[in-house]
Amino acid sequence: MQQTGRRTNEARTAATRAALIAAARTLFVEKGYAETGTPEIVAAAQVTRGALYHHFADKADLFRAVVAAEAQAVAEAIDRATTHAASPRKALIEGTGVYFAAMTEPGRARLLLLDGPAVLGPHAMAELDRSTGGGTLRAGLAAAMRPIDPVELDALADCLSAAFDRAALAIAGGADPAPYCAAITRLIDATLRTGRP
Amino acid sequence: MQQTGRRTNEARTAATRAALIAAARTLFVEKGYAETGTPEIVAAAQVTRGALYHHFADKADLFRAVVAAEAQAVAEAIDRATTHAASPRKALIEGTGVYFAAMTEPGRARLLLLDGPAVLGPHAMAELDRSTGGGTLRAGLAAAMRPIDPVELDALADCLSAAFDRAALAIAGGADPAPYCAAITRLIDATLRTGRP
DNA sequence: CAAAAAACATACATTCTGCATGTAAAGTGA
DNA sequence: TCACTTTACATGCAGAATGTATGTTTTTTG
Repeated sequence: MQQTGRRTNEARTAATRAALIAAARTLFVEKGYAETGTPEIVAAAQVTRGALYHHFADKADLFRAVVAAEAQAVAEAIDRATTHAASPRKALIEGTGVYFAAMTEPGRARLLLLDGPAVLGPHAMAELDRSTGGGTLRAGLAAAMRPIDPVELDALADCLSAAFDRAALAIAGGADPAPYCAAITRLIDATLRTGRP
Repeated sequence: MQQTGRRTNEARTAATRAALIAAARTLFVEKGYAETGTPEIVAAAQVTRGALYHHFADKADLFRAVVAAEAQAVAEAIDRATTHAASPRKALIEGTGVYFAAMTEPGRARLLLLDGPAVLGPHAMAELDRSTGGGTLRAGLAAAMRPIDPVELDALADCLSAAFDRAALAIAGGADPAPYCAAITRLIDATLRTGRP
C-alpha cells in the first residue's frame, strides 16, 4: 500500500481527495462539523494538513465536498430506482419512498439536513439540490396535480420536501418509521386531492 | 448608567445575563454561531469573559439561553394573539398565520431553524418547543380532524410544522411570501379534508 | 462587623485555523 | 534525457479562541 510506484498526478489527487472526504465524512457524522478538527481528519486520512489545504480552500470547503458527495449519492439512488410507474400519482408515492430509503443511510440525515444548512447556508443547500437531483418532487407534483401557478408549485414542493426531511431526520434519530410514513402518505394524498377534486 | 450605587445580587445577575444574551443574540444573528467569538460578545455587552463563564457553562450554553428566549417570545406571541375563532379549522388557519408573523422577526428564523438545531440538536429543540408553546399545532389538528391514531397525529404535526418552518425560513431569506402562504394554506386545507371527507 | 458566598476580573494552557515557506514528485518541451 | 515548470505535498509559524484556575471585589448573612 506504500505509494512506492509512480503514480500519475491525477491518481494522486483522486486518492488524496477521496481519503480526506471519506475520513471527514466519518468524523463529521460522529462528532459534528464544529467538534471535528482538521488535525483529527488528516490523521484518519493518513495525510498531512498541508495536503488538506492544498486541495481544499478551508475546512468548510472540505465539508462542502462531503455534503456534495452525499447529495450526489441520494440523486443516484433516486435515478437508479426510478421505475416508470403506472400513474403519476403512483410515481410520486414510490419516489418519496425511494428518497426516504436513501435517507436512512447512517449519517446522511445529519449531513444533509442539520449541519449542511447551518454551515453552508440554506441557499447553498438548495442550489446543491438543484444541481444534483432536485426538481424531481416538483415534476412529480406537476404531473399529478391539475395545473397551478408555477411559482406556487415551487413553494409547495419546497414545503413538502421539508416535511419529508423532518420525517427522515426523526427516523434517523431513532423514531418509529411507521407513523411518519403514514403521515407523509396522508400529506401527499391530501395535496393531490387538492389538485383534482 | 455607571453601576456606582449599590445593587442587589439578583439585580446584578439579571442585568449581566440580559446584556450578554442581548449582545449574543445580535452577533449570532449577524454572523452565525460559529463565526462569533466570546471576546466579541463580551465587548458588545460591556462585561468580561469572566462574567460570561460565571453565568454560563460555555458558549453553547449562552446560545441555548438566546434560543430559549426566542422560543419563549414566539410562544408568548401566539398565546397573546389566540382569538377564539368560530370553527376549529378557522382557529388552525389563524394560528398558523400568527406563527408565521412571529417568525418574521429579524434573525428569529436563523436562530430557531438553522443554528439552533445544528448546535443544540433537534432533540433539544423539540424539547424546548414542548416546554414553551409546543403542542398548539397538534391540538389544533386534533380538534379539526376526525379522530386518528395519536402517534400518527404526532408525526403529522411534526411534518406539517417542518413545512411551516421551511416557509418561514424562505421568507426570512428574502423569498416572496405570497406563494408560500398559498402553499401552506393549501397544505392545511388538504390535510383537514383528509380527516373529514 | 466578621465570615461566607456570590459576582466578577485576570492570567494561562491548550488547541485550532489558515498561511507562508520549503521540498519532492510529476509533467513538458527540446 | 535533461533542464525547467508545475503540481502535490510537508513543515513551521502567527493569530485567535476556548475553557479553566486563580485572584479580587461586592453582597449577603449570622
